[in-house]
Amino acid sequence: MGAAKTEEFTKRQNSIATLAKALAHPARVAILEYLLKTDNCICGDIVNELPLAQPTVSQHLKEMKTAGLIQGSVEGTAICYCINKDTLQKLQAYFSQLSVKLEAKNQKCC
Amino acid sequence: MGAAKTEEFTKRQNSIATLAKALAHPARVAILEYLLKTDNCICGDIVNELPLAQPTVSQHLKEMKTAGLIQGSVEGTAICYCINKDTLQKLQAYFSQLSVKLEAKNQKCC
DNA sequence: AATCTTTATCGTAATATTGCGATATAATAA
DNA sequence: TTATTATATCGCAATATTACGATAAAGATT
Repeated sequence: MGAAKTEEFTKRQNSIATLAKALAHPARVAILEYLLKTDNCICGDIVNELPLAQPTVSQHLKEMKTAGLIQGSVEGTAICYCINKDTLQKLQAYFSQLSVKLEAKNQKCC
Repeated sequence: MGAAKTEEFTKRQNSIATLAKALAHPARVAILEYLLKTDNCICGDIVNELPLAQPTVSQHLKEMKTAGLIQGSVEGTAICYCINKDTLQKLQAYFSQLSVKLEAKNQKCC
C-alpha cells in the first residue's frame, strides 16, 4: 500500500516520530530558529523571513502547531507564534536520554 | 511544483531537517531504540522485531544510514547495524542548545 | 458599511514516502 | 557447483507532502 503503519508502534514511538516530522523540513527548522532568536513572533514576519509563499508558510506553521511544537495567539489582526517550551523540553530530554544510554553502552561492531 | 525548496535554506538547517526526517517514522524510532537496547545489532533481528516486511525494513535502514544516524558492517552473511554516536550527539547537542536558549528567553505572548 | 490587513483554507499539480511481492546479490555451507 | 541464508534492489500501487494561486475569513480602520 503506502500508508504508514503507525498503529503497529507504541504511542511514545509515534509521538517522537510526529515531533521529528514537525522538524523534517528545513523551512520548519528555520521557523523554530527564527522564533527562538526574535522578539517578534508575528506570523507576517516569519513569512517575510522565509523564501516561501504565504500559504506555504501558513501550512508549515499549522503542521508545527498540530505537532505541539509551537502555539499561536491572536494579537489583533496578527497572530503571534511562540515555541512550546514543554514540547521542546520533551525532545531535548529524549535525545539526552538516548545519548546517555549510548555512552554507557558498548556497541559490539561498527 | 511540490519539490521541497531545500536549496533556499542553510546547510545546517538542512542537516537538522535531514536527521529529523530520519526519525520521522515510528518504525525508524523503533529501530533506533532497538539498537540502543540490544546487544544483537543484526539486521535480521530488526526485521523480526518490526511489524513490517523485510524489504520495507531494509528501506528504512537505508534511509537512516544515508542520514548518518546508523552505520552497518558486514558480519559474515549478516549485516550488523549500530547507532552512529557522533550523529546522535549532534542531535542531542542541537536540542539542548535550543532548550537552554529558550529557557533564557522571555517569550512575549503565548 | 466599505475597505484594508493579516492569516487560513481550498484546490490542484508536482514530487516524495511507504509498503511489499518478486527478484537480485553476496556470503557461506554442503 | 549447487544450495542455503541474509540482505538489498526493483517495480509498482497507495498515500502523503510540498508548493502556491485563488479565495475565504477575521479583525482593524476609515
